[in-house]
Amino acid sequence: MALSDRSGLDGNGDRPDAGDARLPAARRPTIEDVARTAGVSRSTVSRVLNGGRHVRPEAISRVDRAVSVLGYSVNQAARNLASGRTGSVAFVISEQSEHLFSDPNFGAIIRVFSRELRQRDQHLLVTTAQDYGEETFLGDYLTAGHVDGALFALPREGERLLDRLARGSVPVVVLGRPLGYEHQLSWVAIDDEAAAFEAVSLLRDQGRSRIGTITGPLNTSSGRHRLQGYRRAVGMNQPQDLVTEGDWSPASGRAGALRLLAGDPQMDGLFVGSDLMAREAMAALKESGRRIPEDVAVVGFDDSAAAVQADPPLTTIHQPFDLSAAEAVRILTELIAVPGSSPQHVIMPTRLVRRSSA
Amino acid sequence: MALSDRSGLDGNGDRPDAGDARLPAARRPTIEDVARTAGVSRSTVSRVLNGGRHVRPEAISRVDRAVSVLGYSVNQAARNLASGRTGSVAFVISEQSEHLFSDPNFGAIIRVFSRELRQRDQHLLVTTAQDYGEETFLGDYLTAGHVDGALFALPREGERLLDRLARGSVPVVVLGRPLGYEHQLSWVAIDDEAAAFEAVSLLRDQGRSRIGTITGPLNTSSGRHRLQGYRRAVGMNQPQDLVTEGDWSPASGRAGALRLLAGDPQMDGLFVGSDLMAREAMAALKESGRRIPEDVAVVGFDDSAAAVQADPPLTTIHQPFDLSAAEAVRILTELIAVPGSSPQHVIMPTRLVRRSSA
DNA sequence: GTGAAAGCGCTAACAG
DNA sequence: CTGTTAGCGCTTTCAC
Repeated sequence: MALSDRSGLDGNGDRPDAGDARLPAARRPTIEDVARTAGVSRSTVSRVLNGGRHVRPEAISRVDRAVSVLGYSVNQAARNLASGRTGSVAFVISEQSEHLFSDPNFGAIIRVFSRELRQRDQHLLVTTAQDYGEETFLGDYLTAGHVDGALFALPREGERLLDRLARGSVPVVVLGRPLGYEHQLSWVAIDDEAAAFEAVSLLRDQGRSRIGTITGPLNTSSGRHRLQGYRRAVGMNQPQDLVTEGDWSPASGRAGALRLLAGDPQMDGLFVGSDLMAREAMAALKESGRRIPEDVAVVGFDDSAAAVQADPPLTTIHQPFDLSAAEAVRILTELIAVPGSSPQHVIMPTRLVRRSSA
Repeated sequence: MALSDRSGLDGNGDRPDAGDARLPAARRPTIEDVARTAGVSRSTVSRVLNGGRHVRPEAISRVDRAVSVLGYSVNQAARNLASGRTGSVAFVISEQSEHLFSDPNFGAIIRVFSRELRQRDQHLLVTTAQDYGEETFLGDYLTAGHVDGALFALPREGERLLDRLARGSVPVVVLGRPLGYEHQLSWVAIDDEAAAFEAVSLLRDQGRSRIGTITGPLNTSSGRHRLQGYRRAVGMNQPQDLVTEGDWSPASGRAGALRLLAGDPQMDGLFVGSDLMAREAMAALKESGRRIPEDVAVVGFDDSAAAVQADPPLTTIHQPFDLSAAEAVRILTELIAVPGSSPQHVIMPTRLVRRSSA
């Protein structure tokens, strides 16, 4: 129904050509209208609309003028139909990546995706699957040619949809390292292992000798690789194993700190897999009578807003989520443009940000 | 790689039908293919695809079979072009509503929008505007017929985009009360004033006589109306004004509590505009030596995850964000279907959830 | 109930 | 550099 009532009043919607005096009331101008008022052909208008290559400057400006006079705006559907592209990219949120909704970085990611895509005249379609059935449906949808490509963020191991996409034919770029699909898919990530190593080394350099860690979920590359970096940095000479797994949630940070403290009351250093967990871990530490950084020095990860607000302000690893997201879009655009291209992998730089907690 | 290599190896992926020997390699099956293999006309297939009205049952099943055999899936662009609808709805995030990205309810909202829309065969297009220029651009975009309708969440007063949409012709539904546009736009909200009244009444009924409040931003309807409910409940006989404005952020909850305490060390009750602020406010209260609820009873708002995790667990007002979002989509669908329809306003129910903080 | 036919508005060869 | 000419795949009258 929507647009159909345009032709309601005077019984007409289209009036193919010129000559005609009174034009139908409210009809969205078409490329034809622009062509007519600019005095050129449809093709020329189309060329201008698509970059203006191979068009005389004067023609370009005439078209531009006509466009603004008429308030013309391209009809996506028509363009898509004719060009064979859909003009949109899916942001895939699978059943298993539902945790994204509570991830503090989600906002930043979606914001950057949206912005970058618009600059390339692409739309961001958010697709969610809330159970297995929907996930199958979503898989069909994505591979059925409804979108030009897909963006996947912060996957966990064994992501079913990823498996499907890896085999499929839709260009996909993953933000974060897709465990198990590193070779088949494109991704942009950071060197978690090295960053964690740097963080823990700071603690060691300060003379801390009983350094614990609260990891992220070990079914994510971030969780796993940061733990590896920690292990490499503490080496073999720790009195005991001071590792406990968290799930990114603040609550798990608190619980983890308590567990670690119970295991070794002498713990004097702590590396936490995310700022959010670190903040609660610090709260637990303080409640247990530890001064920070005097008794226990703490380093977080992400350099999120929580790091600055924390008490004391948190020393952490800065991670360029916005740049990474932009890079992911850049790669996806390339994959879409050049069908044959092979997967691209990009490692973004991180850096240690010193504040007062260590 | 993408779509092109389907024709790579043996040159085929789908095999539209019998009869014809070698068909063009990899081509998405069209409605025409379905018609041929089902032995009916395109029109009939189209009818089946769109609900199957006025089609003989047998024809329906033949078409269905052909569809699944061929793995047919409708080409949105073609459908949109022919039908005049776009098949997508925008989730508008204006420059001024960027706060959404850090709103803990954002995830829930987007998730429900996406799910409900899909059930109606509509897509969720996320549109963001990060500065004034982009906002103008977005306004043009939305009113240019690129989407069938728009969803707006948790607006603040003076939202420029809302102003534009209110005048425009695109169906719009707002989640939350759009201050200043209550009459022109459709919205679904809760009765903030009544809910706040109920919360504060609980405090009064417990004998608290010096009840303070940390409000949400007063340029939002939630902030403002909850304050009104608070005022009505405390009445005229409070010793002094115990009101301070927060901005939904945890930090502002802490700061607010401290300000209130400084103004009246005897404060024995506190109503906070959101759970997140309430949690930090409680932390500040405890650090200032108050026991909760003995010395100060606290009530929050939202019934978010933070309420349960808080220490002590927070008594709060439950707000059905998911149902509201679903309702918003329902209304939007209606507005899209019936162009002329006038704005709809829905108030969703809330309820007080008692835990230990009051 | 069903088919034929006419577009929807645009892009993309292909001539010139 | 520019115009002509075919469609892209689907919905939708309009007859039958």
